[in-house]
Amino acid sequence: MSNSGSTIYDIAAEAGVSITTVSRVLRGSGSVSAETKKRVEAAIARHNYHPSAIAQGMTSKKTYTLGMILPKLLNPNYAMIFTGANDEARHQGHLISLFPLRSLIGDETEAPPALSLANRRLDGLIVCVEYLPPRQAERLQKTLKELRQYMPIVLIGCVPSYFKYPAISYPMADITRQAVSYLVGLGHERIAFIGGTEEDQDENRRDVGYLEGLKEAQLPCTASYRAFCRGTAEDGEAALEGMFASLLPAYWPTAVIALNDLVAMGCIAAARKRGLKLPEDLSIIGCDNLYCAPYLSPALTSIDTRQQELGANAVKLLLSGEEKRLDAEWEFVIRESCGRRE
Amino acid sequence: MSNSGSTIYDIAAEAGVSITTVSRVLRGSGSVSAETKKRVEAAIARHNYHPSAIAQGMTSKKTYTLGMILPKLLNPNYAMIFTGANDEARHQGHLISLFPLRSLIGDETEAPPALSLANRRLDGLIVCVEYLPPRQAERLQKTLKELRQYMPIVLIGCVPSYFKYPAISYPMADITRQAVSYLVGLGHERIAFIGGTEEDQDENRRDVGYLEGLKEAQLPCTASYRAFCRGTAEDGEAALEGMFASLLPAYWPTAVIALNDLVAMGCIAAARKRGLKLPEDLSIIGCDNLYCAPYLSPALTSIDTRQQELGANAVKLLLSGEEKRLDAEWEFVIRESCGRRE
DNA sequence: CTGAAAGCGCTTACAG
DNA sequence: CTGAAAGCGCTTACAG
Repeated sequence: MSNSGSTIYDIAAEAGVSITTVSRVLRGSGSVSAETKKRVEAAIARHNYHPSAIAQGMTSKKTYTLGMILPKLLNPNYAMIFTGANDEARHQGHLISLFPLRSLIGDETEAPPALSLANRRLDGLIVCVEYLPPRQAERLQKTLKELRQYMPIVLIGCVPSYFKYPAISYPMADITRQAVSYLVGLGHERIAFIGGTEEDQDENRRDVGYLEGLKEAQLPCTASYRAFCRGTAEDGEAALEGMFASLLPAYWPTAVIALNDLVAMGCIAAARKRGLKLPEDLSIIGCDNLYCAPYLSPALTSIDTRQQELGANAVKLLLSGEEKRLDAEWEFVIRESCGRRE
Repeated sequence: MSNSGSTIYDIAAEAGVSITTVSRVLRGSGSVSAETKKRVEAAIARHNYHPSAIAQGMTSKKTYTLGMILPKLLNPNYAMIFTGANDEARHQGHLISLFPLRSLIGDETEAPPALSLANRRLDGLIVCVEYLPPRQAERLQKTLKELRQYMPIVLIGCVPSYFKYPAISYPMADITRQAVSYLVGLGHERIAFIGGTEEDQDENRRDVGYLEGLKEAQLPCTASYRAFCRGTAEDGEAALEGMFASLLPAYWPTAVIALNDLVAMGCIAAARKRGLKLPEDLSIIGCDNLYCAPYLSPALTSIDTRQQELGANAVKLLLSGEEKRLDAEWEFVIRESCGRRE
């Protein structure tokens, strides 16, 4: 039989009961006599009937769908966040839909209604925040404030403290400060830094931690050891090569702290092209601990940011309704890309 | 004002018109006098009203949501497929929801209704097919047949020819045959193969192409040069180490064709641990051309499977309604991991 | 235990 | 150009 378009009416008719009764056996709520229940179930099976989650949502005001906003999925880290979140969401009975950042800070009127965050009646929203220039941060604040009337929101990533939302945030400044300190302990004095952006207002930035680390070690802070990029391997290669090109070899950095593993990979390539030996001539620290980090040569020392866990925890926090702000877990993973310096 | 729960009734009341009229200006259909239109738009703006895509879908029978089934998103390739598909879908006004493979071949009754494929009233479904053991393939066939009554379906990946659906499929047998032939041209005679599974019934399998390639070159086919794994780097390392352990060094393969780049990375690690020089002692070919392939040492020769493009094309095919079967694009990317053998 | 009715927030003929 | 009414497929008080 397996009629495609069966509705609750078809089942009711077939079983000789009201749709109310069908609804009851569907949700196992209310009481139904064993015998009617059997008849209804038989009809459901015969029709291969599947109640429309849409119609159900229409009444229950729930879509069982969570929204998620990621800067870009192309970066494998974000795929990890999404995977972790998606698994946990499914576990708790929800689906996740991805929305682009511009649906939050861009002009949403251009998007068809079916794609608009506000129209989708989401049950919640997870936003991965990265360093944003002040103007964008402002627009984000505004949209978030509007959206929060409709649905719970959780922020993840590097969340500036002026966002007053439940959040799970990496203490990036502190992490970076510790990275500097690790390199200092290895004897390095010319430590370069390739970060994301300097524009954000918040204090919890990599470059802030970098500067702090330098200060702690009473090392001078040279502008030529600092660079910024968008975070791809190509960017990283260009950034480090830029330093090489602008400095006499005697002043080249002996260590570099990279925004992420992608950038670190680019640094490895740049160093190789300059004939440097790794890690003897240059130490490199990445971030994110991509699955390929142990397979690079030298195997990359990195920071495991447990992004899959972050995604899962974001969903848990969102669905729990709690209003707390948490630090994201992370951990240094020492491999072979950092060497001792005499 | 920005009332959160505004409905079309609120707007109608505010503008002093019927909901029909509001609906008309919302969709820009039917004719509305310039003056009423203005009034309605003002009310919409004042209420910050966003029509519910759910309710709209209720009438239009459309959810503007596509389903996608990927074996596992953790493998970065799948993230690429998803990204490509998601972008194209959005471009065409749709969202994509990810479902696990078990919602197709497993017991769906365990899943809450909101997560069931059949209940979600999707506008279409993309299924990424991998080698499946016969029993699973059978169940997949059955579920697909049922689902197809409700929504268009497109299959992607390595789609066995007995699936009669619109599809975009990699000619894996042929690709692998060409890989063998490339290595033979380089002078290799002991070519190993680490594949996914041998269980599938279809002819379009890597191992079939591998055997064909060997035959073409009149090379013997030794069971000890063939291994199978699930596709992670650890698997690859274990598989190749297994060959080393079971063979006298004089019989070690001089080249290996890996299921994918992850497995290839594992092979590099295994070879290094055995003290082999790459590519002098061992040539390696991966598959997928992961973003890190050029940064491995040796830079990995691989097959670019353009997975992002695949995802986008799958959406295009699905939404076009065409019933055709296409070959997926691919391309050899020669780098440094394959050496000439005398 | 069971059913009639109202309602969820829209769209779409059908009249006027 | 505009509106009343029916309908999309469910759920949930409210009666019985």
